[in-house]
Amino acid sequence: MPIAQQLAHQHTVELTPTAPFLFDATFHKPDHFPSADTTWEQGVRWQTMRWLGLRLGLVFRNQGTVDAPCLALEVWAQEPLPQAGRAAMVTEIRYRYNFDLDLAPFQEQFSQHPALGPILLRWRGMRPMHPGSLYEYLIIAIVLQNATVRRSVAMLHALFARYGELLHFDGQALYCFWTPEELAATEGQLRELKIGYRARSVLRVTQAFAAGQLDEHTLRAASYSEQRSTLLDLYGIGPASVGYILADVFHHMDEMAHISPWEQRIYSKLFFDVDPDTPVDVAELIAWFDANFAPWRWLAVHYVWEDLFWQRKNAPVDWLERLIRL
DNA sequence: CATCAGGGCCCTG
DNA sequence: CAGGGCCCTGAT
Repeated sequence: MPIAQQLAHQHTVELTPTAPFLFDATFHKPDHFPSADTTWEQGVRWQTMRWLGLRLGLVFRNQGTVDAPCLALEVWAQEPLPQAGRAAMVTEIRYRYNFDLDLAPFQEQFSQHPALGPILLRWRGMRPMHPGSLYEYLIIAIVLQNATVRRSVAMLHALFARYGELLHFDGQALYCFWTPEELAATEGQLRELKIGYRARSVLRVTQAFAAGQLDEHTLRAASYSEQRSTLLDLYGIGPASVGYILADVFHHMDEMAHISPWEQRIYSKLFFDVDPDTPVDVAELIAWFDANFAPWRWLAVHYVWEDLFWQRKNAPVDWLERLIRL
């Protein structure tokens, strides 16, 4: 069992994302399943982070506005961070949270768009991001596969409880991820966590990282097609998972190579207002996104999608409820 | 109770 | 390149 760690506050850094920056819609995605390494309330996000072998607790506090963004980042840890590591950590966080995304051309292209314009105005400054490492995203992608949300939550929690570590900081108790090197498990041991056939995927992906078969920072600098093929080479990682990763981790805002059946139904209703039970062909959907949203297909759909799920957070959206399996 | 499909992917033919 | 199988679970 993991040992709970009490972290002490180390220091606070000021962060300034590019404007416009919308704190809450960037730091909280109502469509994401709740995972025990993070929590959010308006203006604040708590997040654990595995970095340079350290287990960190991060607290982001909004101290700015959309047009003059400013965040205070509290770093909690057991040991003081070396001074040199601090700057590198800020660089890493800027990357992961997509703080340097230039939204101006996107805003300009779609501000007058009949459907997208008003949504863009409502969520101006929102951006996709992923707070964790590529490895950590892959684990999440694996537990998402072929499961209801409820079950994905249970699987990730079981993994955290067995291989992660519970960190206490700023009044929160959140799990921190394990590293590939730390997960010395057999397929059978993983199966005990009731993750089923995904045990093999978790194991093989973990081994690939531990063996140095791929490296996140190297991959960031690689071409889109190289990133895609490297990810697809991982056992248990297919087109659906890769699509999310290319957008959320590698920030490809025009990603739209794959649409899975459940998304196809929701897109059909959202963009064509047709019965989700007789959805628009995937090829037709992609062609339409091409014609209307390129070269920002992912980002445009992200805005519409998040807008929908924020609505749902406030009040159930009748047609949507049966299309998402909780 | 039994059956089935799921917020995919692998493997086979 | 189409289709069956896979861990489990909740829905029917």
